[in-house]
Amino acid sequence: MIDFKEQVVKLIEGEVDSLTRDEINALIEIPPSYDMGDYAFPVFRLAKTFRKAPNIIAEDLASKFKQDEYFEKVENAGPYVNFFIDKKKLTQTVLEEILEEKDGFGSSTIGNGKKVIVEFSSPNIAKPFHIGHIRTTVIGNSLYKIYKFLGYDTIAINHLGDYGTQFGMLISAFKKWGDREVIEENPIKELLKLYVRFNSEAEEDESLRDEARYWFKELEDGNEEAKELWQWIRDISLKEFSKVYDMLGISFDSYAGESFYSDKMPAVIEEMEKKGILKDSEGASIVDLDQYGMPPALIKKSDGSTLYTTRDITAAIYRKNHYDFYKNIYVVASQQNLHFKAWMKVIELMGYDWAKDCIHVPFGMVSLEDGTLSTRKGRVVFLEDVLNTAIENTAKIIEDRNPNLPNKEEVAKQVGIGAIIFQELFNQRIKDYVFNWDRTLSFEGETGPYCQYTYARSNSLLEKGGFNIEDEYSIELLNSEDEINVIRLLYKFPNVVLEACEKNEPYLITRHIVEIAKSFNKFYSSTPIIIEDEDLKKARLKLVYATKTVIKNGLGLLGMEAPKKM
RNA sequence: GCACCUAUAGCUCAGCUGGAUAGAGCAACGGACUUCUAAUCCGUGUGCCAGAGGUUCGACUCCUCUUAGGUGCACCA
Repeated sequence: MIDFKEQVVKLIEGEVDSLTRDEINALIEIPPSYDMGDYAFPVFRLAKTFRKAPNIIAEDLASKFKQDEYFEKVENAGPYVNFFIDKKKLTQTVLEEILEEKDGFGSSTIGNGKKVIVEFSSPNIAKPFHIGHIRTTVIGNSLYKIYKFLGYDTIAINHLGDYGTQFGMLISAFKKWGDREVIEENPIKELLKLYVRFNSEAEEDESLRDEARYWFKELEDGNEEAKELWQWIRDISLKEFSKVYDMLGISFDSYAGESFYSDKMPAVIEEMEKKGILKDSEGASIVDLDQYGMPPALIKKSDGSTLYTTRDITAAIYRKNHYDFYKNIYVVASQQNLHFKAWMKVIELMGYDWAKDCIHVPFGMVSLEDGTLSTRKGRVVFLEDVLNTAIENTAKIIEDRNPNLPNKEEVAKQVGIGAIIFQELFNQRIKDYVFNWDRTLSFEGETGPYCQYTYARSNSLLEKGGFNIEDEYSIELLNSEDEINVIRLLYKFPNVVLEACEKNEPYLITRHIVEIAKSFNKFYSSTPIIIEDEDLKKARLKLVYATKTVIKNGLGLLGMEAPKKM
């Protein structure tokens, strides 16, 4: 595709010696509205070197670019030189590219040969998968897809919370009150009951905590009974989680969770000792991070057992050795900012320069209207319930508006779940939000269903209009404002994907798809497409095809499906 | 107490790494389906951009301070 911005840089570069190519590139901006041009170059920076008023400089500069093959118009508006892209060239380059690349439009090879690990979701075994887990799960999955789309060799890791003292509690509780059959029937719920009961009884009876610690130690030391129980709990929990993952269409390349690293930690601790960064403090082993303004990283407890810091460090080292990653990404809540900062510092202190390739991608908190989520206090919304409610809600809407739709259940799933995913990826990651059923189930305006609806509409047009991708078309027939506005947005899509990747921010893609859908719907309502005039019809259908292709690609990067009819 | 994050329209949020009149959706009101899917489209308003300084030709954007809210600060994860 033609890089028009690059052409602007070239033109200016030819006339201005005082700025480097990169400086020019950085100065170029996009005017507030299309009727001011597609690109603008503000000349303020040149005022001193040219010793002229900005307006004059802009005027002089603009006059030199009057004739250009890429821009139909270059003119100054005060201190700005505004560039208007040649619409025919734009249309041609965009449509050609999309028609050729199809579902690969926006993809790239920049990541070829580079491995990127995305760790996300990582629920705790034996605990419910609730609305609080949706963020890491959906954001992580989207990042995974984005990196993959850009050519990276991408690995999705579900770092299951399948180890730690809590397992001591579970084993202990199961041995006291557990019943395998009851648990098998409703694993998470029953295991949670045990966990809650154990915790409340432990408030009365301190010795229970010792018992839990004892069982965790047994587990770590390889006690057969403990291991068997642990394995069983892990299996049935994972089976439950898989239900949600299946609904969301998410899969992982690895489920190596905390337990996976348990036997790999001693060597890492030894390595730290050898490198002399480990210190004794109150019977525990720490890495002092005082000079970096951080509390110490606790590596080993005074009873000799390990902590999650130790596990994360061990996991990172393992991953470097095993995968030789280019980037190692952690999609984990912002509450853990300090934890990640600390253990990554430890990696650096161990002399690993790849510490900089470990990236924590934080996100804000989800809370409920009556406070923070709390499984034990019953303040919890199960993710499965949210998804199912969204599906039911969608089914009702379909029944109401399009009762003859074939495949109703399937579409209700795609749209209902899509709505949840879309909403999750609509804003910057860092924002906190309060979960609210009404908002979650609202399907009007800038929502997932809106984009999917637009996609379905365009498919229906292609079908009814007898679209054939081989048909010739005349690009100059696509010249209305509404048509060009759609094309401008399609043109930007690949850059949006790149930016979303650089910033690890899927919402940039979400927003861009909405923009495309909006401008397409405007075009749709203003312009008849299936018409007598065959040439015009063919040209417009090409645009429809291009749009639906880009929407589909975009939704795919968010982890959403796009039904052909809805 | 210290550190980090957030603050933009009634609500939920964008704002292209400092530029031209601060924008969307929702909500409210009014219009558009004998015509390609009305989950759509078109109109109508609203802002001391939390506050005060500073840097700059230019600040919602960068710096400092203040205020409000959130989060985190070693044997849980």
